[in-house]
Amino acid sequence: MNVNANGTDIILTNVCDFRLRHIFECGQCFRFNRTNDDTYFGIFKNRALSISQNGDTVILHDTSRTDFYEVWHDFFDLDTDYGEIKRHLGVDETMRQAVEYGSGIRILRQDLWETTVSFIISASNNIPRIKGIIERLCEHFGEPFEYAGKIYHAFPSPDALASLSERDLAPIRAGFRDKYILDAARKFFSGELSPRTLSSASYEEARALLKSINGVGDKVAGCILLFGLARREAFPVDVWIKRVMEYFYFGSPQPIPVISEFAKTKFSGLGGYAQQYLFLWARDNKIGATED
DNA sequence: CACCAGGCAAGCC
DNA sequence: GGCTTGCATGGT
Repeated sequence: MNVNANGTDIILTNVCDFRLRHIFECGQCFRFNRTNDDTYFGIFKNRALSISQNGDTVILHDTSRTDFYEVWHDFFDLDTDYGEIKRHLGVDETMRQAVEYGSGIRILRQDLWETTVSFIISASNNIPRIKGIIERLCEHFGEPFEYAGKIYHAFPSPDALASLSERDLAPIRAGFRDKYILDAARKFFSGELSPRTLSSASYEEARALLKSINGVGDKVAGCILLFGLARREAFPVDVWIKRVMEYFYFGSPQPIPVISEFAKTKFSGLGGYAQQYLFLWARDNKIGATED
Protein backbone atom coordinates (compact mmCIF):
# COMPACT_ATOMS: atom_id res chain seq x y z
CA MET A 1 0.00 0.00 0.00
CA ASN A 2 1.21 3.50 -0.88
CA VAL A 3 0.09 6.75 0.76
CA ASN A 4 -0.08 10.04 -1.13
CA ALA A 5 -1.66 13.41 -0.46
CA ASN A 6 -3.52 15.50 -3.02
CA GLY A 7 -4.76 18.73 -1.46
CA THR A 8 -7.01 17.67 1.42
CA ASP A 9 -7.37 14.12 0.11
CA ILE A 10 -5.27 11.16 1.20
CA ILE A 11 -4.92 8.60 -1.58
CA LEU A 12 -4.06 4.98 -0.86
CA THR A 13 -2.97 2.83 -3.78
CA ASN A 14 -2.35 -0.91 -4.04
CA VAL A 15 -4.62 -1.56 -1.07
CA CYS A 16 -5.11 -5.26 -0.26
CA ASP A 17 -8.02 -7.04 1.39
CA PHE A 18 -10.07 -3.88 1.67
CA ARG A 19 -13.60 -3.27 0.43
CA LEU A 20 -15.74 -0.54 1.93
CA ARG A 21 -18.98 -2.41 1.39
CA HIS A 22 -17.66 -5.44 3.27
CA ILE A 23 -16.21 -3.31 6.07
CA PHE A 24 -19.29 -1.19 6.66
CA GLU A 25 -22.11 -3.64 5.88
CA CYS A 26 -21.02 -6.44 8.19
CA GLY A 27 -22.71 -4.94 11.24
CA GLN A 28 -19.65 -3.97 13.26
CA CYS A 29 -20.05 -0.20 12.97
CA PHE A 30 -23.21 1.89 13.16
CA ARG A 31 -22.10 5.45 12.35
CA PHE A 32 -20.92 4.95 8.75
CA ASN A 33 -23.35 4.89 5.85
CA ARG A 34 -23.14 4.60 2.08
CA THR A 35 -23.66 7.98 0.40
CA ASN A 36 -23.32 6.78 -3.18
CA ASP A 37 -22.09 3.73 -5.03
CA ASP A 38 -18.49 3.70 -3.85
CA THR A 39 -18.49 6.25 -1.02
CA TYR A 40 -19.17 5.98 2.68
CA PHE A 41 -19.46 8.79 5.19
CA GLY A 42 -19.29 8.45 8.95
CA ILE A 43 -18.07 9.57 12.32
CA PHE A 44 -15.51 8.08 14.67
CA LYS A 45 -14.79 9.78 17.99
CA ASN A 46 -14.71 13.51 17.22
CA ARG A 47 -13.86 13.17 13.56
CA ALA A 48 -15.87 12.67 10.41
CA LEU A 49 -14.70 11.05 7.19
CA SER A 50 -15.86 10.63 3.64
CA ILE A 51 -14.08 7.69 2.04
CA SER A 52 -14.39 6.25 -1.44
CA GLN A 53 -12.91 3.32 -3.31
CA ASN A 54 -12.20 2.38 -6.90
CA GLY A 55 -10.58 -1.03 -7.17
CA ASP A 56 -7.43 -1.05 -5.08
CA THR A 57 -7.37 2.74 -4.78
CA VAL A 58 -8.95 4.30 -1.71
CA ILE A 59 -9.45 8.04 -1.15
CA LEU A 60 -9.98 9.63 2.26
CA HIS A 61 -11.59 13.01 1.58
CA ASP A 62 -11.12 16.28 3.47
CA THR A 63 -8.56 14.98 5.93
CA SER A 64 -4.82 15.28 6.51
CA ARG A 65 -1.72 13.11 6.70
CA THR A 66 -1.71 13.70 10.45
CA ASP A 67 -5.28 12.47 10.90
CA PHE A 68 -4.64 9.58 8.56
CA TYR A 69 -1.69 8.31 10.57
CA GLU A 70 -3.09 9.23 14.00
CA VAL A 71 -6.71 8.13 13.54
CA TRP A 72 -7.72 6.34 10.36
CA HIS A 73 -4.74 4.06 9.82
CA ASP A 74 -5.44 2.40 13.14
CA PHE A 75 -9.25 2.55 12.76
CA PHE A 76 -9.07 0.58 9.51
CA ASP A 77 -6.60 -1.89 11.03
CA LEU A 78 -4.15 -1.32 8.19
CA ASP A 79 -1.23 -3.01 9.93
CA THR A 80 -2.97 -6.39 9.94
CA ASP A 81 -2.31 -8.87 7.12
CA TYR A 82 -5.76 -10.18 6.22
CA GLY A 83 -4.34 -12.34 3.46
CA GLU A 84 -2.57 -14.37 6.10
CA ILE A 85 -5.71 -14.59 8.24
CA LYS A 86 -7.81 -15.75 5.29
CA ARG A 87 -5.29 -18.47 4.43
CA HIS A 88 -5.54 -19.79 7.99
CA LEU A 89 -9.34 -19.67 8.01
CA GLY A 90 -10.03 -21.21 4.61
CA VAL A 91 -9.64 -24.76 5.89
CA ASP A 92 -13.00 -26.15 4.75
CA GLU A 93 -15.49 -25.47 1.99
CA THR A 94 -17.78 -23.39 4.21
CA MET A 95 -15.02 -21.09 5.36
CA ARG A 96 -13.50 -20.87 1.87
CA GLN A 97 -16.84 -19.60 0.55
CA ALA A 98 -17.42 -17.22 3.47
CA VAL A 99 -13.92 -15.75 3.15
CA GLU A 100 -14.28 -15.38 -0.60
CA TYR A 101 -17.65 -13.68 -0.24
CA GLY A 102 -16.43 -11.12 2.31
CA SER A 103 -12.87 -10.89 1.02
CA GLY A 104 -12.59 -7.16 1.77
CA ILE A 105 -13.68 -7.32 5.40
CA ARG A 106 -11.49 -5.64 7.99
CA ILE A 107 -12.35 -5.51 11.68
CA LEU A 108 -12.29 -1.87 12.68
CA ARG A 109 -10.51 -0.80 15.84
CA GLN A 110 -13.30 1.13 17.46
CA ASP A 111 -13.67 3.05 20.68
CA LEU A 112 -14.38 0.87 23.72
CA TRP A 113 -17.00 3.10 25.34
CA GLU A 114 -18.84 3.78 22.08
CA THR A 115 -18.80 0.09 21.22
CA THR A 116 -20.17 -0.80 24.65
CA VAL A 117 -23.19 1.49 24.32
CA SER A 118 -23.75 0.63 20.67
CA PHE A 119 -23.98 -3.09 21.31
CA ILE A 120 -26.15 -2.61 24.40
CA ILE A 121 -28.52 -0.84 22.02
CA SER A 122 -28.21 -3.69 19.50
CA ALA A 123 -29.95 -6.20 21.78
CA SER A 124 -33.15 -7.52 20.21
CA ASN A 125 -33.04 -4.75 17.63
CA ASN A 126 -32.45 -4.27 13.92
CA ILE A 127 -29.58 -2.40 12.32
CA PRO A 128 -31.52 0.57 10.88
CA ARG A 129 -33.12 1.28 14.24
CA ILE A 130 -29.83 0.76 16.13
CA LYS A 131 -28.33 3.44 13.89
CA GLY A 132 -31.27 5.77 14.53
CA ILE A 133 -31.02 5.44 18.30
CA ILE A 134 -27.27 6.06 18.23
CA GLU A 135 -27.65 9.16 16.02
CA ARG A 136 -30.29 10.61 18.35
CA LEU A 137 -28.05 9.90 21.33
CA CYS A 138 -25.20 11.79 19.65
CA GLU A 139 -27.35 14.71 18.50
CA HIS A 140 -28.79 15.23 21.98
CA PHE A 141 -25.73 14.65 24.15
CA GLY A 142 -22.58 14.59 21.97
CA GLU A 143 -20.14 17.46 21.45
CA PRO A 144 -20.60 19.27 18.13
CA PHE A 145 -17.69 19.64 15.73
CA GLU A 146 -17.19 20.81 12.17
CA TYR A 147 -16.16 18.83 9.11
CA ALA A 148 -16.12 20.14 5.55
CA GLY A 149 -18.20 23.14 6.61
CA LYS A 150 -20.97 21.21 8.37
CA ILE A 151 -21.71 20.44 12.02
CA TYR A 152 -21.72 16.87 13.33
CA HIS A 153 -21.83 15.36 16.80
CA ALA A 154 -19.29 13.14 18.50
CA PHE A 155 -20.44 10.16 20.50
CA PRO A 156 -21.35 11.43 24.00
CA SER A 157 -18.83 10.75 26.76
CA PRO A 158 -19.71 8.70 29.87
CA ASP A 159 -19.62 12.00 31.79
CA ALA A 160 -22.32 13.46 29.57
CA LEU A 161 -24.68 10.55 30.26
CA ALA A 162 -23.85 9.46 33.81
CA SER A 163 -26.05 11.99 35.59
CA LEU A 164 -29.05 11.65 33.25
CA SER A 165 -32.32 9.89 34.12
CA GLU A 166 -34.36 7.49 32.03
CA ARG A 167 -36.74 10.38 31.40
CA ASP A 168 -33.87 12.39 29.90
CA LEU A 169 -33.21 9.54 27.48
CA ALA A 170 -36.84 9.23 26.37
CA PRO A 171 -36.32 11.28 23.15
CA ILE A 172 -33.67 8.75 22.11
CA ARG A 173 -36.39 6.06 21.93
CA ALA A 174 -34.04 3.31 23.03
CA GLY A 175 -36.92 1.43 24.68
CA PHE A 176 -36.04 -0.86 27.56
CA ARG A 177 -32.32 -0.31 26.89
CA ASP A 178 -32.25 3.20 28.35
CA LYS A 179 -31.49 1.99 31.88
CA TYR A 180 -28.72 -0.24 30.52
CA ILE A 181 -27.08 2.74 28.79
CA LEU A 182 -27.17 4.69 32.05
CA ASP A 183 -25.68 1.81 34.03
CA ALA A 184 -22.80 1.59 31.53
CA ALA A 185 -22.28 5.36 31.68
CA ARG A 186 -22.14 5.34 35.48
CA LYS A 187 -19.68 2.45 35.60
CA PHE A 188 -17.35 4.15 33.09
CA PHE A 189 -17.79 7.58 34.67
CA SER A 190 -16.98 6.32 38.18
CA GLY A 191 -13.90 4.49 36.97
CA GLU A 192 -15.34 1.13 38.04
CA LEU A 193 -14.71 0.27 34.38
CA SER A 194 -12.06 1.95 32.26
CA PRO A 195 -10.28 1.38 28.97
CA ARG A 196 -7.03 0.88 30.84
CA THR A 197 -8.43 -1.73 33.25
CA LEU A 198 -10.21 -3.62 30.51
CA SER A 199 -7.25 -3.50 28.11
CA SER A 200 -4.83 -4.91 30.63
CA ALA A 201 -7.23 -7.58 31.89
CA SER A 202 -7.12 -11.14 30.61
CA TYR A 203 -9.80 -12.14 28.11
CA GLU A 204 -11.93 -13.86 30.73
CA GLU A 205 -11.46 -11.06 33.27
CA ALA A 206 -12.44 -8.43 30.71
CA ARG A 207 -15.47 -10.49 29.73
CA ALA A 208 -16.60 -10.78 33.35
CA LEU A 209 -16.10 -7.04 33.93
CA LEU A 210 -18.18 -6.17 30.88
CA LYS A 211 -20.94 -8.54 31.98
CA SER A 212 -21.17 -6.63 35.25
CA ILE A 213 -22.97 -3.95 33.22
CA ASN A 214 -26.72 -4.40 33.28
CA GLY A 215 -27.73 -5.23 29.73
CA VAL A 216 -24.46 -6.91 28.77
CA GLY A 217 -24.64 -10.69 28.39
CA ASP A 218 -22.45 -13.15 26.51
CA LYS A 219 -23.27 -11.94 23.02
CA VAL A 220 -22.92 -8.21 23.67
CA ALA A 221 -19.75 -8.79 25.71
CA GLY A 222 -18.34 -10.75 22.78
CA CYS A 223 -18.97 -7.86 20.41
CA ILE A 224 -17.38 -5.36 22.79
CA LEU A 225 -14.34 -7.60 23.22
CA LEU A 226 -14.02 -8.07 19.47
CA PHE A 227 -14.71 -4.55 18.19
CA GLY A 228 -13.81 -2.34 21.16
CA LEU A 229 -10.90 -4.21 22.71
CA ALA A 230 -9.44 -5.91 19.62
CA ARG A 231 -9.72 -9.36 21.23
CA ARG A 232 -9.84 -11.27 17.98
CA GLU A 233 -10.49 -14.61 19.66
CA ALA A 234 -14.03 -13.45 20.56
CA PHE A 235 -16.78 -15.28 18.65
CA PRO A 236 -20.10 -13.61 19.48
CA VAL A 237 -23.01 -15.92 18.60
CA ASP A 238 -26.07 -14.05 17.38
CA VAL A 239 -29.08 -15.45 15.55
CA TRP A 240 -27.31 -15.36 12.17
CA ILE A 241 -24.14 -17.03 13.42
CA LYS A 242 -26.21 -19.62 15.24
CA ARG A 243 -28.10 -20.43 12.04
CA VAL A 244 -25.09 -20.59 9.75
CA MET A 245 -23.09 -22.74 12.18
CA GLU A 246 -26.01 -25.13 12.67
CA TYR A 247 -26.61 -25.30 8.94
CA PHE A 248 -23.03 -26.11 7.93
CA TYR A 249 -21.40 -27.75 10.93
CA PHE A 250 -24.14 -29.46 12.96
CA GLY A 251 -27.18 -30.07 10.78
CA SER A 252 -29.54 -29.43 13.69
CA PRO A 253 -30.30 -26.77 16.33
CA GLN A 254 -27.67 -26.48 19.06
CA PRO A 255 -27.38 -24.59 22.35
CA ILE A 256 -25.24 -21.45 22.00
CA PRO A 257 -22.54 -22.74 24.40
CA VAL A 258 -22.03 -25.78 22.16
CA ILE A 259 -21.50 -23.50 19.15
CA SER A 260 -19.13 -21.27 21.12
CA GLU A 261 -17.00 -24.21 22.24
CA PHE A 262 -16.89 -25.63 18.72
CA ALA A 263 -15.76 -22.26 17.33
CA LYS A 264 -13.13 -21.86 20.01
CA THR A 265 -11.58 -25.18 19.04
CA LYS A 266 -11.97 -24.71 15.30
CA PHE A 267 -10.88 -21.09 14.90
CA SER A 268 -8.75 -20.59 17.99
CA GLY A 269 -7.42 -17.02 18.13
CA LEU A 270 -9.02 -16.11 14.80
CA GLY A 271 -12.63 -16.63 15.91
CA GLY A 272 -13.53 -12.98 15.55
CA TYR A 273 -12.43 -12.82 11.93
CA ALA A 274 -14.27 -16.07 11.17
CA GLN A 275 -17.36 -14.65 12.79
CA GLN A 276 -17.33 -11.56 10.57
CA TYR A 277 -16.92 -13.50 7.33
CA LEU A 278 -19.69 -15.89 8.38
CA PHE A 279 -22.01 -13.09 9.50
CA LEU A 280 -21.84 -11.10 6.27
CA TRP A 281 -22.18 -14.20 4.11
CA ALA A 282 -25.04 -15.70 6.12
CA ARG A 283 -27.02 -12.49 6.35
CA ASP A 284 -26.60 -11.40 2.72
CA ASN A 285 -27.56 -14.85 1.46
CA LYS A 286 -30.11 -15.57 4.20
CA ILE A 287 -28.37 -18.86 4.94
CA GLY A 288 -30.40 -20.99 7.31
CA ALA A 289 -33.21 -18.42 7.46
CA THR A 290 -36.78 -19.43 6.80
CA GLU A 291 -37.96 -18.51 3.32
CA ASP A 292 -40.25 -15.52 2.89
C1' DC B 1 -52.47 -7.82 12.56
C1' DA B 2 -48.94 -11.09 14.15
C1' DC B 3 -44.11 -11.56 14.23
C1' DC B 4 -39.37 -10.36 14.55
C1' DA B 5 -35.09 -7.55 15.27
C1' DG B 6 -26.89 -9.14 15.95
C1' DG B 7 -30.42 -10.35 23.85
C1' DC B 8 -30.90 -9.78 28.51
C1' DA B 9 -32.63 -9.98 33.25
C1' DA B 10 -35.88 -11.53 36.33
C1' DG B 11 -38.86 -14.88 37.75
C1' DC B 12 -39.98 -19.51 37.84
C1' DC B 13 -39.26 -24.61 38.89
C1' DG C 1 -28.81 -24.83 37.63
C1' DG C 2 -31.82 -24.68 33.14
C1' DC C 3 -36.12 -22.82 31.02
C1' DT C 4 -39.68 -19.17 30.11
C1' DT C 5 -41.30 -14.61 29.74
C1' DG C 6 -41.52 -9.53 29.45
C1' DC C 7 -39.31 -5.91 27.59
C1' DA C 8 -39.93 -0.57 24.03
C1' DT C 9 -40.05 0.48 19.54
C1' DG C 10 -40.46 0.19 14.62
C1' DG C 11 -40.52 -2.39 10.32
C1' DT C 12 -42.61 -6.02 7.35
